[in-house]
Amino acid sequence: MVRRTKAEALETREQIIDAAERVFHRKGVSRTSLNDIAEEAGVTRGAIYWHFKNKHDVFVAMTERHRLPMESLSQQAESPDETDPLGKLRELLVYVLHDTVRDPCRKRVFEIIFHKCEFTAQTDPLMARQQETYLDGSDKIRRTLNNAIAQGQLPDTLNIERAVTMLHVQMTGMLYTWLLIPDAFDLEAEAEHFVDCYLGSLRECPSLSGQ
Amino acid sequence: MVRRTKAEALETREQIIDAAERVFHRKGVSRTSLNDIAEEAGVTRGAIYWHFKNKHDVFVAMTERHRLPMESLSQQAESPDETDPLGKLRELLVYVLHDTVRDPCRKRVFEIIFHKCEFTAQTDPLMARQQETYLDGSDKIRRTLNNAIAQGQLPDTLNIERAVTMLHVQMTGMLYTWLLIPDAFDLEAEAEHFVDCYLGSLRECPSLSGQ
DNA sequence: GTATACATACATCCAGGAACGTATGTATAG
DNA sequence: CTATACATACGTTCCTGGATGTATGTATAC
Repeated sequence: MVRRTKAEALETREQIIDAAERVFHRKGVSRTSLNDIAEEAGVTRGAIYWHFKNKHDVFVAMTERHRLPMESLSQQAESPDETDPLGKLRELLVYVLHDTVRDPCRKRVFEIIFHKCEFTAQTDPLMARQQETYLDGSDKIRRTLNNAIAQGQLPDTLNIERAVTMLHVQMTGMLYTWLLIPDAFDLEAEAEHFVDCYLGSLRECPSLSGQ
Repeated sequence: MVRRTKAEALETREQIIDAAERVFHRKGVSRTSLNDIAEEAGVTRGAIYWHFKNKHDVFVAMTERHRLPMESLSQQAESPDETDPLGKLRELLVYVLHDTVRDPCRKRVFEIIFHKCEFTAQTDPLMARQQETYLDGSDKIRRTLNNAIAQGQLPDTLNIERAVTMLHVQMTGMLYTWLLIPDAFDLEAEAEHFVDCYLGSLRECPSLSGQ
């Protein structure tokens, strides 16, 4: 309605992002208009244009809101002081999978990114961040695996690059598949098994050694 | 200008699908208009509306064209007469990965499905076919794995459902990741290693046994 | 402490442009 | 001659971005 205080304005901003999250999830990003978001948020398009440049800007803000908590989370396992890096990694992976089942908000954002938005040359900045996120994640995993080798938890013949890729592939594939077809398998119940299977192959699989 | 015979009309139809494939890949499905497709195909929107109901119909036709060859391909491994079902499965998996790298057409379609289209409640029929494809694939894999057990290539303690899911997850994750970030890893070179790693875990991983 | 000056946080309005679907025209095949 | 295989033309519906309006917060001067 009328001019708010800074705190209230920030709340409005959050409400817009919340609304966007819901509408994106319902209609897909490209089929969502700023009008849809405005209606859902109980404001007008004017408000959205005040806080954001355009729809793409809203989308980026939405992803950003979920990126930071994820980042900080993974910092535990990669500390060189950690005596059980593999255990921490296991914990982290299982947590992310479980949390995706339990936290509807996280689930929604993952669903949007995996199945309800399009990456094209026009969304280049998005692609760039996605790649950035991938590389950052790879670094963290790499450090963690190196720590695990140093602690004698993994064989030093391990092909680290291949192991890093494998982890990305597994996690991505699991979330992608389960979010597309939730009935395909019980993610919450199976999460530990799948993670253990990955960790087991790190120790034993000859295809993950050498070269 | 005007196509006359039935054969020529069918050719026009194919050209429209070809064009759609290219434009979908370039701009993303939702950002492509029928006009874009028409221009790329060298026809007018009228021609598209003659052959297809709307854009969604074009999209479905495009996916359909690539679905059938895939289906027939996988029939070899699941025959109960096959003496080396695991070998055939390995061959098939490696082939699909390699072919995705080599055949730009297949690559394009995969890229569109993974990264350049949105699944929503409105695209319900699409979701339904996607699920159908998943279930069909699961059946085939299940049969193949059972054959492998019968042939003594895999332990009979194998948790087949988990193994089936795992295979989907691995393949999906690999294609998804590589198509999004081709520089992440060398799919062509690594394909065999990854497949062998999966097959190895089927034989040895305790997390894939029992229950 | 209150009047002034300006920034902030929106709402409202307007013009322009796609994109879609349909209706209609037309030339050729059969 | 009739159905097919398109091209063309038209009306309608959204959606976007920006311009404009307006009421309130906030800092400063006195």
